Order: sequence, then structure tokens, then C-alpha cells
Amino acid sequence: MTKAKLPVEHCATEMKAQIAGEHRRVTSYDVALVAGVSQSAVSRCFKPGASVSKDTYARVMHAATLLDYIPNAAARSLITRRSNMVALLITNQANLYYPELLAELSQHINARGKRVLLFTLQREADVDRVLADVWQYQVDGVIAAARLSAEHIAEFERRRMPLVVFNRVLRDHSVNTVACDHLEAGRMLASRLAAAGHRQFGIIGGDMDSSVASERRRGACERIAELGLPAPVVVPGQYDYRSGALGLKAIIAQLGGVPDAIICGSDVMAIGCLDCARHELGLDVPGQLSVAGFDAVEPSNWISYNLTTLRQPMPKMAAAAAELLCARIDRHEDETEKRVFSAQFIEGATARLAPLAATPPRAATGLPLPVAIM
Amino acid sequence: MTKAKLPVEHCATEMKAQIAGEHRRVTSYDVALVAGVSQSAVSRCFKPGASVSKDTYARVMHAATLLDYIPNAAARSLITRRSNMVALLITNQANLYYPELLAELSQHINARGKRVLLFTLQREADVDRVLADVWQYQVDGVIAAARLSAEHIAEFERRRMPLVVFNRVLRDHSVNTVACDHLEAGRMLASRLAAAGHRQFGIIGGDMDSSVASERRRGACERIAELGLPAPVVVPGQYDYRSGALGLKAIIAQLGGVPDAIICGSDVMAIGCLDCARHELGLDVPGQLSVAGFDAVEPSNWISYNLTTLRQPMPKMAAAAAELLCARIDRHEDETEKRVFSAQFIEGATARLAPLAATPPRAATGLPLPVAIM
DNA sequence: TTGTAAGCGTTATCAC
DNA sequence: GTGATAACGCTTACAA
Repeated sequence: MTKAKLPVEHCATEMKAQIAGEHRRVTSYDVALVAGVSQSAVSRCFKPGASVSKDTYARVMHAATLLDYIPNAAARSLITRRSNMVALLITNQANLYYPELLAELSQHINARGKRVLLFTLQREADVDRVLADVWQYQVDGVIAAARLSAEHIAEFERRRMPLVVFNRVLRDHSVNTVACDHLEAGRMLASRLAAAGHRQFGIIGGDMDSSVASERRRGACERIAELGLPAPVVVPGQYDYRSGALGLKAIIAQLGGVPDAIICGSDVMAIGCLDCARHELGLDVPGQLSVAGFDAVEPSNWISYNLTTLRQPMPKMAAAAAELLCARIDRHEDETEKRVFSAQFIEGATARLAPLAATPPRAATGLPLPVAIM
Repeated sequence: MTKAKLPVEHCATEMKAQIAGEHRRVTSYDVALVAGVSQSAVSRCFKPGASVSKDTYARVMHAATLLDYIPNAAARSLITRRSNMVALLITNQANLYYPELLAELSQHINARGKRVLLFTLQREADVDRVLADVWQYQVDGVIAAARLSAEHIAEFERRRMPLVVFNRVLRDHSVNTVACDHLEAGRMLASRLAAAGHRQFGIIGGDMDSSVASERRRGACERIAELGLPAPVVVPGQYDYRSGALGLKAIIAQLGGVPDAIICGSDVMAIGCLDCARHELGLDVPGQLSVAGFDAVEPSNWISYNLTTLRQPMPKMAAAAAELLCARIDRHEDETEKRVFSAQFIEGATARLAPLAATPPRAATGLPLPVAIM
């Protein structure tokens, strides 16, 4: 009885050897031959929801496993014009400081049946070189966590390439965008600190490469000016630990003394600033000096720091980016949308803060308070 | 005179409109038509080092830019059997704790003209599901920073898929491997601490998912036993900050007192342990208790911690992985190789250490001391 | 150097 | 439900 079943198996192993010898790949045609059906029948078996008889399906699948057959995605994408790949443009810096971003994005994209083709950028300026590669690989869409010029945007439109820009707001451009409102976050932080009586601010910005940090700085400066407080001392930073200490010293030097509060463009700089203030300069934080950052990175929550900071809702943002892109790809939605999330204030313990009642949320955005509805 | 040149431009714009209307892509055939050459001539122009006349090249390139033509990588890979894509399998945990790994790998792979197709794993066990996708996408090779079973390895061989396993040593398998010697690192740390007089150890391991942490634990335990010291108290951990504090308390509870030293499977756990010891339990580190970790993550170097730890040479390891894989892909090198790097000891200031002379490097590996050469 | 023509391994469109 | 056949957009002998 076992003999009756052998022919197929035997044929399959023989064929596998032959295929290997010819340096070919196992194709749907080979499977068809073994299964005793047509090549198109094999193709249908691998297309979810196609009409195939139970019997055909079983024989094809059996032959396929015997031959280790897997459909070739390149050939498929040639005819379907769908690669099921999404390009992700991300700066090394972004991945370094927000490693969870990649994980979240990747999960959401995979969950929608697509894969991530990764393009990491040393600097934001590398976008040019990288985009040329992106076009070649026939990706179905792009998520760009990097700054794109007007020309870049235009090229995406010319090529009808679905695009979602992540954490970079491009005004005057009709582009799908997911971002955290860093300007608002900067304003919010300045408001909360001002409300607690801080008057003289120091600001450690990000380097010129980081639009995120500069938005935060701008927001804080705007709000400080609106409140009629003394002009803050602004110094540049590189987004890293060392910049925190350097920035703090630069601010003290420029000011000829210790400011009331220092706003840092990122948590890592804030932690650098904090360590320097406490351990090098012997300052009492927050007694003599308040220090605040942005991002709520993991260490900001550690006992040694417990930093006053603002959290970007990364998981939500990642989910939104994947959703927006897939809507354009799969449902050909044409309307562009900008989803802007607010940062969440984390009180921490490195800044003196007034009770929240004194600074209602709307005040933080600089908008007039709404009239009570009832 | 401008009119003489217009026909080509005019023809191109007209053709672009038509192509868009037909919902086709711009192909090399379209370019050929505009340039007035054959399709194969266009193909040759995009193949580096092909023989094309200066004139033909210029006309083709002109037509190509007019039409926004870019060769289709899917079609190319179909015929060349090269996708120029490399799959990278990485656990979310690995990316979270070693974000620079991704950047380094990506850079090296891009530098060799290949792209990274990213497959992130929630847990190491997800490898199964993910591998099925990997085969479809016709990648040229795979770097796996995840644990692979013997069956997985066998499948790679059956499919003749080049593979480099990263930071997981698979004994009894002929597989290209790049790793840090975590066993040795564990032994080294135990040796250095023992040499400084620590006798009673506590060990906070990684969870079962992390082979890295368990190798480290095994190495430390081995060495402690060899030295005839009391058996260490070993408690599990999740690789995160919280596990450090929980682990410390569990160890103290089991031991009925504070051990001489605690070895943590990762820096983040070590930092958690350190914060708990100092700020919660009021212990003097390293006066009453030594704490050490592994990895030399960025925060370990911050003033507040200055952790005793061991660094994996990540940049070198990433470079080695890319090199090994590309050698197999591009030069069809068949010999498998295991490149194992040693971790670098970072003294830090959270453990009491004896001067190095007392523990020469070879002793740390458990090998007999070499006879002096001179 | 250039053009012709035969694939690469699928999916899609038809008749049957 | 199933099987021919024509794409998809490219590379690569081979002939000219």
C-alpha cells in the first residue's frame, strides 16, 4: 500500500535534485508537474480566496511542501504592481533616541501584510541619495522620519508614491503627516515653569539637523516672550549627554549666574545638564535650578533622575502613520491628512511646579479660554 | 535653434501623459522609444561597466530623466536572481537595548550596495512565522539576531540561503556566526570581582528568552565554582530597570543579608539594582556592595552611575556580520566561520576592584597562564 | 557597439 | 473549477 503513494514522492525528490543541478529555482510550474495540474492552478492555490477544488488544493499543497516551493514575491510584484514593501526613512539619531519607534512601526506595518525596507540616514541631508534607491525598489509607500524638501515632495507626487511624513510638519504642503506638536510642547513647558515663578530661562537647543528640537525651542521662546519675561539664553546642543553639561556651563557663563530654569531640547541633554548641575557644580535641583527635557525616554523615569519632561505618544503616532499609509496604498484614499498629537506633561521632580489649577491646559496653548458651554 | 531640440522633449512629455493615462509604469522600452535606440541599449546604460557609446549613453540618460525613468528592481531581480536585499531578523528587545546595532549593520550593508528588509520579532519564538515571509521575498541573505533551531538552520541550508547568526553561538552547527563571547565575559567579571575579595555573589539573570544573559550567568557561575567560592544566589530578571530592584531585594531576602557583589545580566538591570541599593536601601555602593552589569550602554557612563561593566564591540561585530554575509553572497565563499569577539572590561566605579596585575587577562578565561616568552 | 529575441516566475484574462 | 496564453519589465546571449 505504501507503494501506491510513492510515485509522487519519488518524482518530487528526483525533480528537486534536477532543479538544483540546473541551478534553477523551484517554480509553480514544477509544482504543477508533480501535482498533475496546470501551473495556473498552482498559482490560484496560493491566492487567498481563489476558487479551487478541495482535491486540487490538497494535491498542490502536498507537491509544494515536497518541493519546498514558495511563491516568488519579485515575480508576483512584477505583474500585480504591488511589492508589499514599505520604505522607512529614519535618521540614525531618531533610532538611537526613539528605538521603540521602529518596533512599533514595524509591527503595525507587518500586521497589515507589508514588510519594512529600511533606509537609515547618517544625516538628514542624505535623503537625496537614498530616495534614488527607494524608487528602484518598487515599494508601495514611504514613511519618512526625516526632513523632505519641496522638491522631494514634488517627486513623490510625480511618481504617485504614497507618503507619510513622521514628526516633521511641512506647512504649505499637502502631505500625509503624523507628528507630535513640538511647538505646543515647548509652549506648554514654558507656561508651566513660568506659572511656578521661574523668570530667567536658559535653553539648550538641538543641533541644526533636528527640526524637532528647534520647534521645541521656538515654542518655549515664543511663550516666554508673550509672558513678558526676560529673554532666555539660548545655546546650541548636539542632542547628546555631553551637550547638557556644556550647555549648562555656557548658559551660566553668558548669564553671569544660574538661571531659574533650563529647558533642554531632549531628555538626554536634560540628564547631562542635571548631572552636571548636581555633581559638578553642586547645585540643588530643583531648589536652585529647575531642569526639564522632552521625550520621556526610559532613563528619565529612573530614580536618580525622575525628570520633568513631556512624552510624545509614540505608540499612537506609529499606529497612525501605519494606518494613514496603508489607507492610501490599499484603499487609494486621496485626501491628505495631518494628525498632530499633543505631548503629555510628566511632572517629575527636577522642576518646581505650581499646582495645575493655576495653568489650565488651554492657557498652555496660548489660545483664549473657551466660554463655558452650559 | 531651440526648435531643433524640442521634438525629443515634446515627445517625452506627450508620452508621459499617455503612460500615466494607461496606468502603466515608465519602462526601459519607453525610454528607448524617446532616445531612438533599442530597449537593450537602455538596459546597458544602467548596467555599470557595460559597453555603450558616449552618444548613446547621453541620449538614453536624457530621455530617462525626461521620463523620470528608474529601472525596476523587481524585474531585474527576477532575471538576475539577485534582489540586493538582505533580511535582518531582530528582536524588539535587541533593538531597544542595542539601537546602534541596527544603524551599524544597516550602514555596512548599504555600503555594499544592498538594502535591509527588516523583520522585527516580538519574541524569539516568532522566528517561525517570520521565516516563511523571508523566503518569499527572495532576499540574498539573512542576518539573524535571534535564536534559530536546528530545523531552521537545516532549512537555510536546503534553500542555500546565506546566513549569519548574530550574538547567538550555535554549537554543533556549521553556520557563519558573529558573536561576543558572553560566557568569557561572565567569567572575566567574576574573576575580577573575586580577585578583589568578593566572596558571596548575587546574580540577576535575564529572562529565559535571552540566551545572551544566560551565557553571562553561566560564565559567572562556572568561574565562581572554580574558585571555590560560596554558591551565588541566582534570581531571574526581565532585562529591564525594574528587574534590578526586584532582583536585589530577592537576593537579600534569600541570603538573609547583603552579598558582596551583584552581577546583573544587563546594564539596565544593574542600574535598577544600583538605584535601589543607594536610594531605597541606603547602601553604599561600592563600599558595602559592588554592582556590575554588561553592555556599556550609554547611561552606564553617566556621572550618576559610572557603572562597572563590559562592552561588546558592537561596531566591529556589525562590520564583521556584514562582511561575512556579503562574502558568501558576492563571492560564494562556502567555508563557514565563527568570529567571536571578547568583551572589553570597563572599570567604572560601582565595584571594588583589585589592580589588574593580580588577575592577568589569561587567568580570566580559565586557561593556564602561558610561560613567559623571554 | 548595437539590435533581436529568449527567458525570469508570477498573475490575469479568457475560454472551456 | 480548470487550463492555455498573454502580459509584467528587465538582463543577457547571440547575431549583425
